[in-house]
Amino acid sequence: MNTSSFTRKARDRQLRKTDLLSAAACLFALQGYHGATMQDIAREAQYDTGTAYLYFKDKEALYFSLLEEKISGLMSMIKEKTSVAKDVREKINILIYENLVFFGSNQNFFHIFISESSKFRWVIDRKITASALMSEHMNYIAGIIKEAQQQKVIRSDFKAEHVADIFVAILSTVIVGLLKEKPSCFENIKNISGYIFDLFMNGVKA
Amino acid sequence: MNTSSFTRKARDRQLRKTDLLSAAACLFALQGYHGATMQDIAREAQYDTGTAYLYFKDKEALYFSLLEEKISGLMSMIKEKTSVAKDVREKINILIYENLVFFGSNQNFFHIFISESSKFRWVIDRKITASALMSEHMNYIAGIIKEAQQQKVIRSDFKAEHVADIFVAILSTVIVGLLKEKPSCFENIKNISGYIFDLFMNGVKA
Amino acid sequence: MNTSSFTRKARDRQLRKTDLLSAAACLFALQGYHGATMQDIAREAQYDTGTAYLYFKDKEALYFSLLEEKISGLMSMIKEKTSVAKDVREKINILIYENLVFFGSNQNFFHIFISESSKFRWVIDRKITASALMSEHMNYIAGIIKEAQQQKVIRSDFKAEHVADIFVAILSTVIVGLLKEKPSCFENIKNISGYIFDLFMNGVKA
Amino acid sequence: MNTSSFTRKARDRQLRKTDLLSAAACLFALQGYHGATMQDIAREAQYDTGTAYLYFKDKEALYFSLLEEKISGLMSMIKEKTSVAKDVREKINILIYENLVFFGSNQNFFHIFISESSKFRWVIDRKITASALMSEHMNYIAGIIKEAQQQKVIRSDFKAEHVADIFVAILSTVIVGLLKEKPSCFENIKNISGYIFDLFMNGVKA
DNA sequence: CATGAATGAGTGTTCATTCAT
DNA sequence: GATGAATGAACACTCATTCAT
Repeated sequence: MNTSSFTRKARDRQLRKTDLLSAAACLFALQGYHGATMQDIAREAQYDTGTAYLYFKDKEALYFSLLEEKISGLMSMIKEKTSVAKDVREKINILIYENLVFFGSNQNFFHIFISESSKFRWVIDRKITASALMSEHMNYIAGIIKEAQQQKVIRSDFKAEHVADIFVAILSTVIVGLLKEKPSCFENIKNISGYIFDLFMNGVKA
Repeated sequence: MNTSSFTRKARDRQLRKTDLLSAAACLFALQGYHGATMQDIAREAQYDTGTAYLYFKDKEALYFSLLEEKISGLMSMIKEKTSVAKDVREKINILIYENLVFFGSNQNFFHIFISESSKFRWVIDRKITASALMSEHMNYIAGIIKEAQQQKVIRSDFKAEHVADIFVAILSTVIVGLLKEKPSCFENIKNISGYIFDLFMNGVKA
Repeated sequence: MNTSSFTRKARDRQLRKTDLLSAAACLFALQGYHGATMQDIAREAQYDTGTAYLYFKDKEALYFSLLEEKISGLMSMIKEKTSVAKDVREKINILIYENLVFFGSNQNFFHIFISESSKFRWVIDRKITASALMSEHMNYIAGIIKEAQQQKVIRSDFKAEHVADIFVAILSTVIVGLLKEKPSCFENIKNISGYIFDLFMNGVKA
Repeated sequence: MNTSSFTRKARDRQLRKTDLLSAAACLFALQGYHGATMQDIAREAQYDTGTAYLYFKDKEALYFSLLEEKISGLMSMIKEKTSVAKDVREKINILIYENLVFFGSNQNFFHIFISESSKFRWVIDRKITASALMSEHMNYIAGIIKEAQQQKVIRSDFKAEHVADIFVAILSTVIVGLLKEKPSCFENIKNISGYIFDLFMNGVKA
C-alpha cells in the first residue's frame, strides 16, 4: 500500500512535470526564454503560478529540465536505434533519420534546440550556466564520427568534434528549411534523410 | 566655417553612436538582448543612461542599428571583394575568406549574428519584427550560389537558397569552433578558408 | 461553500480596490494626476507597488475608475432622491442638497471633480481621452433644467445645457468656499442649500 | 549711448521673454503643465532648450510668469476701463465686457486660467506654491462687489469675496460654452455681456 | 549670450518568486 | 499539496536642468 501510494504520488508528480514541460516547450518556442512568463506557462498547463514552483526550483530549472528531458529522450532513442546498425554508414543514416523523426514531432522544442545550439554560454542575471546535456549529445555524435573516421568512411583531417558540429549544423539547417516551407512535410523523411547524408558526405559540388 | 562646424558635429555624433554600438555589441554578445540593460550599455560606453536615448530611439533601435551597421559593412566588403573574382569558385573562396576576416575582427558581433540567424522571427513584447538586413545578406549569397549552379560548379538538385543556408551554417560552425579554441587564431585564415571550401564542396567522406 | 468562498473572494477584491481608490482619491486630490505616483498611492493604501497593478491596468485606469465610481455613486443617489420630489423646484433643491452631502463626505474627490470639470479635454501622452461619465452627469442635470424650463420655473432664453453648466459652477464655487473656510461646516447644509437655490434662481441683486 | 544700449538690451530681453511666454501659453493650454516640456516650449518659440533658462529660473517660474503677465495685463486693463464708469452697475458691466474681450484674444491663456482657478493650491514636487496674482485679481473684483453692496445694488447677505467667486465662475462658464461652440463668436460681445449681467443679477428664474 | 548635448534622478510597469490560506 | 494574491527589485524610458563650447 505504502509502495503503491508512493508510486502513485511519484507518477502524479511526473505527470504534473510533463504537463508543465509541454506548456513550457510551447511558450519558450513561441516567445523565447524571456518572453514567456511563468504565469503564462503555468496557465497554459492549467495550473496556477505557484504550482510550477513546487515542481521546478525556478524558471531556469524549468528551462533546463525541458532541455534535459527532450535531449535525453532524443539521445536514448538514437542510442537504441543506432545500436542495431550493421555499419557506421548506416549508423549515420539512422542518426539523421531519427533526428528528423524526433524534431518532426517536437517542432516546438526544435526552436529551443537551435537557439540553444547557437549559444556558447548561458547568461542569466549575470550568472553563467552551461548546458551539460547539449555537450553530452554532441559527444555522442562525435563518437560516431570518430568511429567513421577510424573506418575510413569520413576524412580524418578534421577533429571528430568539429565534424560533429558541422553535421548538426547541416541537419538543423535542413530542418529549419522544412519548417519554414511546410511544417507538415515531415512525411517523406526517408528521402530527406538520403539527401542530407549525401550533402554531408559529398558536399555540394556538381 | 559653417561647413566644418557642421562636419565636426556630424562626425561627433557618429563617434558617439559608434561608441554606443561597440558597447552594445559587447554587452548584447555577452548577455543577450534581454540580459543587457540600457544602463549597462550606456555606462560601458562611458555615457549616462539618458544619453543613449539621444542617439537611439529605444533599445530595439539600438539593437537593429547594430545589426544593420555590421551586416551592411560585411555586405559591402564582400560585394567589393567578390567583384574582382575571375570565376565563381574564386567568388565563393573570397566569400569565405572575407567572412572569416570580418568576424575575426568583430567577434562580439558574431555571437549576435548567429543568435540572430537561429531566429525564425523576432518577438519583442508580443510584436514580431523581422530583420530585413539578414534576408538581404542571405539573398546575396544565394545569388552567388545560383551563379555557381548555372556554371555547373555546384549541384542543381537543391534550391540555391537552401544551399546558401547550408553554406552559412558550415561557415558559422567553423567560426564557432575557432572562437571556442583560441579567439586569436584568426591568423592563418588562408588555410582555414581552404578547408571550409573543401568541406563545403566535397563533404566529409574520406 | 463554493458560493460563499466566491463571494468572499469577490468581496476581498472589492475591498482592495476600495482601499486603493481611497488612497488614490487622497493623493490625486493633494498632488494632482501627475504629481501622485503609483508608488505613493500603493504605499498610502499599505500595499506594494506591484499590487496596485493587480487591480488596475495602469495609472489612467485607476484614475478613471475613481472618477467613475464616485460620479456614478453621486448620480444614483441623486436619481433616487430626486425621484420622490413633488415638483421641479423641489428636485432642484434636492439636487443641491445631495451634492452638498456627497461632496461633504467626499472632500478629496471634490478637488478632482472640479479639476476635471475645468478640462475641455484630457491629454495624456499626446492621447486625448474624454470622461464620458462627466457628460452623463451633466446631461442628467440638464434634463432637470429642461423640465424646469418647460414648467416656466426657469427662463427659457438659455439652452438647458448652459444653465446646467452655470448651476454646477455656482454649486462648486460655494463648496470651494466652504472647504476653504471650515471643512467641517457641512452641518447646516439645509441652510446652505437654500442660499444656493436663491442665488441660482434670483441672482445677486439687492 | 550706455543708456540706449542698456535700454535695447532690456527691450531685447523682454522680447525674448514674450516669445517664450507666448509659446508657453500655447503649449500649456494644449498639453497642460506636465504635458508640455521645456524643450517643446523653447522650440515652439524658436529658441534652444538652454536659452529658456536664461530668462526663467525653471519651468515653474515660466509658468507663473505667464500667469503674472497675463493676469496683470487683464487687471490693468480692467482698472483703466472701470475707472471711467459712472456707477457701479456700469463698472460690473465693463468688468464683464473686458473679461470677454481679453479672453477672446487670449483663448490659450483662458484654458490655463480656469485650470488655475480650480486649484486650491499648487503642488510641484511635494512643494506647495500659491498664486498671489490670482488672489489679487479676485480681491479687486471683490472690491467692486463690496462697492455694489454698499450702494444696495447687490444683496449684502453674502460676503463680497464669495460673490466675486460666483461672478467669476459664471463668467468663466459662459466663456467655456462660447469656446466649445464656436471660438470665433467673440464678436457680439456686447450682447453676451448683457446676458451675463442679467444672469448674475437676476438669476435664472422665469 | 546662445546653444544643445549630457546628465541622472525619477516614473510607470512587469514578472520571478514567495507564502498565507 | 494547490492556490493565486502579494511582493519588490529591476527595467526601459523621459525630461527638467546644467554647462562646456
